[in-house]
Amino acid sequence: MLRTHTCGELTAEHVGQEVTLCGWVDTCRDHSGVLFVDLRDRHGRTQIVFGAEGGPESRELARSLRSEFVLAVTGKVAPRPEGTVNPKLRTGEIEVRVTRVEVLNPSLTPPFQPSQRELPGEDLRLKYRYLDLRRPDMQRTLLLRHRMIAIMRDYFDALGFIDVETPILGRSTPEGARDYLVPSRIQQGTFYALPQSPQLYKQILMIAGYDRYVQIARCFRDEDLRADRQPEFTQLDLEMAFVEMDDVMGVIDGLVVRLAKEILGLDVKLPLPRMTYDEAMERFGHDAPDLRFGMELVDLTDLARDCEFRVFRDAAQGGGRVRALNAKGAAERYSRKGIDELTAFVQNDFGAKGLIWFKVDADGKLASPTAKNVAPDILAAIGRRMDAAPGDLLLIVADQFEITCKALYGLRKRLGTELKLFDPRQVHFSWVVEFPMFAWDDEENGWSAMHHPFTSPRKQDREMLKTDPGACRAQAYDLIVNGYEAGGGTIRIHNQPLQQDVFRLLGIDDETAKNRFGFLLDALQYGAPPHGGIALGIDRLVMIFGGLSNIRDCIAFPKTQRATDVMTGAPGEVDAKQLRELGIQITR
RNA sequence: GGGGACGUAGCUCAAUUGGUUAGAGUACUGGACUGUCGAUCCAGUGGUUGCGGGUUCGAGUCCCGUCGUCCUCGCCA
Repeated sequence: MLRTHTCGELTAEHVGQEVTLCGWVDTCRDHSGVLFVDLRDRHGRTQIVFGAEGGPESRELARSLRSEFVLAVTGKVAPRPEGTVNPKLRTGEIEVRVTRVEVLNPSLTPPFQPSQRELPGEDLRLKYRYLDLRRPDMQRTLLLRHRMIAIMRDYFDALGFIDVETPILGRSTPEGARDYLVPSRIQQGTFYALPQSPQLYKQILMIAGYDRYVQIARCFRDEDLRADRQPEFTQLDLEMAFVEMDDVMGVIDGLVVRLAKEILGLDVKLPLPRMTYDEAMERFGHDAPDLRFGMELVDLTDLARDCEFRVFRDAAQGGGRVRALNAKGAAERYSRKGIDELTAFVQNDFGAKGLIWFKVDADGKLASPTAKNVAPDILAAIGRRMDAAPGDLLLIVADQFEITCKALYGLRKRLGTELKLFDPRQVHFSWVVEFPMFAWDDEENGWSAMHHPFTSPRKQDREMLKTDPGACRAQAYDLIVNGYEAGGGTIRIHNQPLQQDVFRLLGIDDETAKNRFGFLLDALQYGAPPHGGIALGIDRLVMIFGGLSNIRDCIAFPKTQRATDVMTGAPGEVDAKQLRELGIQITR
């Protein structure tokens, strides 16, 4: 080792020892006769002093030191003189009086300094990611990520789970997200697909008898990016045989309790709150509601049905819904212009026809330009149902059910943030269960799987597969944290005829099924045990636990929104020779 | 694919809404200083205002296109 200690560990008890530290020059403070350098590594910072001890040569050398030079310094640990202790530094009680210094490597002047206050633009941070990763914030996050993964590995090992690796080069499957494809050289014209998840492999492992599987698995989905979505991401993937929903959820409950305790010092009470998909859509308009605050949706459809106000009546009588939320005490906060912005928001982002609003005046009456169109008794009834109090702002959307969900979910999320309705440090866990098996796809004019095609319906819903697929509920469960879907799982289908029925319902004919999933259909006939599992999004969990609003900040080398890596330049062009070997011609 | 924000010195930002020579902090360079720790003080270097076109007597500012970063809708079994 080139060093005896790290830059974060020397304290008063080391005084008198001769030590050697290695690290980067964080800052220099030159006082002519004495020169201070803060030496930084990922463990901390230590003040090193170039004074009389090192002689004039080392002081001369010290004068030439610049930001981010890499040094090895040797000297005695000394207590800092009276009054110069730095309480902000873990090593602030001591300093190292340098007797020997070696520049292990100089540095160009960095485009930004890891210790600088203002965060540089993200493109620059990503281009010089090695400098960005030197920042203590990034180091804290990556350490957090490491600790969370270490806890997961330990937890599942103790429960008897076996870590099995599954292929990255797989085959493309229909449905789901767009695949990342890898061309085959040996069989030109054919392609591997990078896994969207190890779903089928882990089911095969259950059939193979490895009744508790776990993997930290990299997954790939070629879809557009978001603040909480990367094209390649990491899942904690697990599967269990001979289980029911509660068994899988119970395992995750235990993990959540442990992570919350060990990482955040929080005592999470079990059982976690649990609601059905239908309930979540009714109360919050979304299947991953943020339960850190209330402001639940209120249904006004029955009141609107016979209302003379056409916007209400048309929606209610036309099969749509009239739903609302009450932003308590927010009437002052949103001016006419502010409400116009909210209106434009629900129109542009969610396709709502409009936004109806009332401010509750001092008498408790609903006031707005719309009020004259609605009979006073209905206004009063709306006010009662919405628990309206003076100063409240009532926001109402009259539209198709799906639109009211999206628009009011969007409003609730936005207002929750703008009105600071929750403590951003809070972490709230819950389950949403019993998702529909299928969603009607207008484009495809058919049913599509809400979760994935291997999801088992509830036992009591099996008959409805043929009669009313839309009413079928799945043995599915999503872990929700602060309004993010942190994970999702299901009990899988383990018998072949049922699997085939579901494929048919999804419009996957027998031949296609055999072609794409033949191995699974075969395997199901060789003694497949009942099984189920779940996958948690590790990046998202780290993001939430780290109090970050952006998934890139908890990934060492993330992609930009256009799915590029600005440091390496990926994706990049390849040689003509490589393309020839693959039998690929660029037509663009 | 749609909507929006941003792009000015190495970095973070400003520029009185179209008006003289584009500024500040920081970084950088040189100097001063024996106890600093966001060191301080003095001096200095540093600009294709992302790129291309247009309008105008005049464009960082307005218009069109384009590139890039971010947010978002669609998309994400």
